[in-house]
Amino acid sequence: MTKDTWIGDVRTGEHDGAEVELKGWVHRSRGSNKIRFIVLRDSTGTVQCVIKREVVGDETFEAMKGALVESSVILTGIVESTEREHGHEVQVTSAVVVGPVNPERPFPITESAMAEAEGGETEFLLDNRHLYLRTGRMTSMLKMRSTVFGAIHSYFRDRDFIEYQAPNFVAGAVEGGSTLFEVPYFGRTAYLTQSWQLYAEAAMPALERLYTMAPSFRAEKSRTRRHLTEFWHAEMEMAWASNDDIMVHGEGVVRHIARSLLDEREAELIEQGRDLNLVARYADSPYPRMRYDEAVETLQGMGVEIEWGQDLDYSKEKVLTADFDVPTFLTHYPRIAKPFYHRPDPDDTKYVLCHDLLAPEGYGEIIGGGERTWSEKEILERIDEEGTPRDAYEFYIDIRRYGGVPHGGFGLGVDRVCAWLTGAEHIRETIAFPRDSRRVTP
RNA sequence: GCCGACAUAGCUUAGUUGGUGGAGCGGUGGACUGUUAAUCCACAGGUCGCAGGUUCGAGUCCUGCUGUCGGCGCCA
Repeated sequence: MTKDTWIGDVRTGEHDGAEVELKGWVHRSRGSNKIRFIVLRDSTGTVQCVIKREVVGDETFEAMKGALVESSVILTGIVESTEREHGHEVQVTSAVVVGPVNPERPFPITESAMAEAEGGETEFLLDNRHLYLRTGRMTSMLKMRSTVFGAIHSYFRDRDFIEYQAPNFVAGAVEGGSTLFEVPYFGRTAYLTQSWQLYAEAAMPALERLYTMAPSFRAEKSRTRRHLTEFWHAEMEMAWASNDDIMVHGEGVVRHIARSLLDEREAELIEQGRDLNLVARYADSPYPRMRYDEAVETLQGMGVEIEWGQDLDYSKEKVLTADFDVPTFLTHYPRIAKPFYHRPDPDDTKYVLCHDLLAPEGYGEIIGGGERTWSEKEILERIDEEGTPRDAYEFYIDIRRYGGVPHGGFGLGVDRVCAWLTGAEHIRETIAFPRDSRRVTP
């Protein structure tokens, strides 16, 4: 039961004049008593198939008439090049319904359900996500997502990074601690990981250049177009590297993703209404860097109320990035605004050697990273300064006790990058089954 | 944790100062030999989210609850 003819190839004219067997799903169906038009869909596209009663006979004709939207069918026929709007049609000679659709429960995702949902994110469509996946909008989004994942793997593998996996059950926090999901663990409490970073640092002296793509979990009740509770995190860690060295790869991987989308998914980008010139600009332009102090001054100059030492929340990021036309790195945040693992700048220890990459068009932070506090003396200082108990981080401190070296890394929000580059209205559009604080189904 | 909206048929929705809920899509039956969201005729389909209250009378007004959506903080 294999399949060897794809609708995408029919559409390019590859099978013109030949007999083909097409396996797929009824996308639309219309017609009269003598002729029926079935727009057939498979994973590669749609094509109109013409079924005539006088050709296929009464029994097949009636069966096809009863094949409702999303019935699975096998159609055999001759591919014909035509002047009509589809370019290529299939003149059907025989047809069979494989999986019928019960008229008492017709396919619920109708034109009207799609029409009003610009971003495709109505409650109804979210409840019926398992069926919504097969619509054109989700299909092309999932293909672009696949390209993004592939691009991240190829970027790092082409540069001799080793893919390395960390556990998803963990004992402690990376960031803060308030956003951990608790999981019962044989009478104890475990947590779902928020980041691969601490485990990556443990492997850094072994592998030196490593990366991963894995889910991270954050129990934030965030209700925004940028947040999921389960999101895909692309992270890298690199030995013998400074903040600047890390940023080079952050810029590199993001530009490589944008370029890959243009090369592999131009049709899908256009289908989603994305301006290709914008994506090309993100692929081709260097990303500027701005120190935190400069960002604060800029904001103060714009009349925004902000004091030195405050972290930049989204309302401020949004004002700041409104005029940016390419992603921009913000570097050198005040030490008091960042967690202990960020290394203080030896030139001025009020700051830490870190960076955030802010995407334009209001998509917010897509990368957070920097140089790690790497000597035993400094890490103990910073842990104490935060008032964090040392014993929770013994293994992390150990890494510094045995041949610590300068190193760093970053984490990239893959779903956020998908949303931004495809121009999605909401991060939920970029993942098959989105998880947020109010939704774990379907 | 905080702020703001919304809930009517499978879907998208109309519903006026409170007076027995309409339409389009989808479904079913019929007509039609080239349709493009096909068209035309007919039919079926509703505990107006739930629970109270006001009223002669509530989809409509009030209270509570539930669910959903949008946003803030936090972050990728």
